Amino acid sequence: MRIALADCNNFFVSCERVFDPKLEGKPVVVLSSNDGVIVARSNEAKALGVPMGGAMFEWKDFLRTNGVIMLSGNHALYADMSRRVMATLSALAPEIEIYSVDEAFLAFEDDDPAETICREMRTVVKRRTGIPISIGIAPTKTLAKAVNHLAKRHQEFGGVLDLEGRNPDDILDTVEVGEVWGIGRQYEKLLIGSGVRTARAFKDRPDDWIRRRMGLHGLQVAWELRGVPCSGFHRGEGEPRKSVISSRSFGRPVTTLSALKEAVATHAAAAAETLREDGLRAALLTVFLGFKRQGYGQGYPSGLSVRLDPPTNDTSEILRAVQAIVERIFLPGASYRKAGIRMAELTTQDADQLRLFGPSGTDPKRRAFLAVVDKVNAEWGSGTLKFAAEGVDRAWRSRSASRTPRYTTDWDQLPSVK
DNA sequence: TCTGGGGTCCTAGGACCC
DNA sequence: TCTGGGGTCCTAGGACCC
Repeated sequence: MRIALADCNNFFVSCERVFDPKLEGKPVVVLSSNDGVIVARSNEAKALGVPMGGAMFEWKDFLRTNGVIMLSGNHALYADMSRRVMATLSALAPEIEIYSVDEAFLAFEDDDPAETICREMRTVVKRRTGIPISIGIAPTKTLAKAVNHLAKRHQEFGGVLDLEGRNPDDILDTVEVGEVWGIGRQYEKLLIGSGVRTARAFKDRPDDWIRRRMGLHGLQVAWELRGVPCSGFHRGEGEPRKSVISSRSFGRPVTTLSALKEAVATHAAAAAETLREDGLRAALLTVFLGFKRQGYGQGYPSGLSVRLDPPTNDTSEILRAVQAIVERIFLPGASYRKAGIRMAELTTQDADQLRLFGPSGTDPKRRAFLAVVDKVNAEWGSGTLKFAAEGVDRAWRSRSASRTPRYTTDWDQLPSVK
């Protein structure tokens, strides 16, 4: 089997460009929520030296002086564009594993004309969705990732690079060790400190040397670079999810219990909706609050978990649990900068256990009620129906100063053709 | 003064059991 | 003063990914 990695180029920026061609050829960045950090850059912005993850309070002036266009993240748009890209890839590839919003692994048999198919895919995806992609082909996922980087970086490959027929060592000599999939900042530092600078030097280290410093995971990365598959191919969407998180930092510091409760309730409602969408219930709920970086409250416990028995996805039940937790962990006088909730130990709805005592699962009336809420929100926009606990005024909401319209997911925001 | 949000997996250490 | 060996389960923390 051979693996291809198809990866959208500068995905968020490319999505924006589909609907606003004026952005073409210009330096553009897309920002995180609260317009806090840079999460996507066009090639022109990369060329100016703007880093991924750069903090806006440091970069704003530079971006302005250099005429870089700044956009707040429009994730409804990106999710919809992602669906279109993945649907197109699925139609053309024999097997697909969707890995992230902008990447998919494709599996080919050894005698498939992989490179030809991939070049065709690249053309069709661009034509149907407007999104440019690059593809790397190799015997393992980690190698496909590395080859994909090179396909993206070097024009002459035309966006598709197949490792077959090339000497892997020559390729891996040109890949810095920190660029390897699975080697992050900490391990990069450790490896460079030991004189290991390239992907090739890393994979040529003895197994026990790697194992001792980087555990099982590091060993797997090395083996994959040597061409031995260790990560498996998961058809479709991959593994079922194990947790749902909803969290956000506040637009301004929050100091009151009531605002905190509203914010956490909003996350609870969002997380519960995701659970229902995926047909899941949660048995473990964690609420966490974040203090300002420095200041009163450091070291004070800011999170607390409770079990939900029986497991549930009912917003009202979750809200009750959540409100009690917030009251318990609230520290009067502290300044909070973020809040969130995590639902874990997920089970599928139909795996509901019959219980000896007490109610088993959500009763049919509640279920019907929640289905109506979800349906209305799906049709009329999320937030059309809200629970009272989520609040009305919501001064704590995060900032998103320059979000582009939801061109493809909201009837009122469709692009108009003049 | 200001630094995202949503995920996964592994490891180490403590509590507990026989 | 000496102080086993083999398990399991849980949690916290750290590492990684996009």
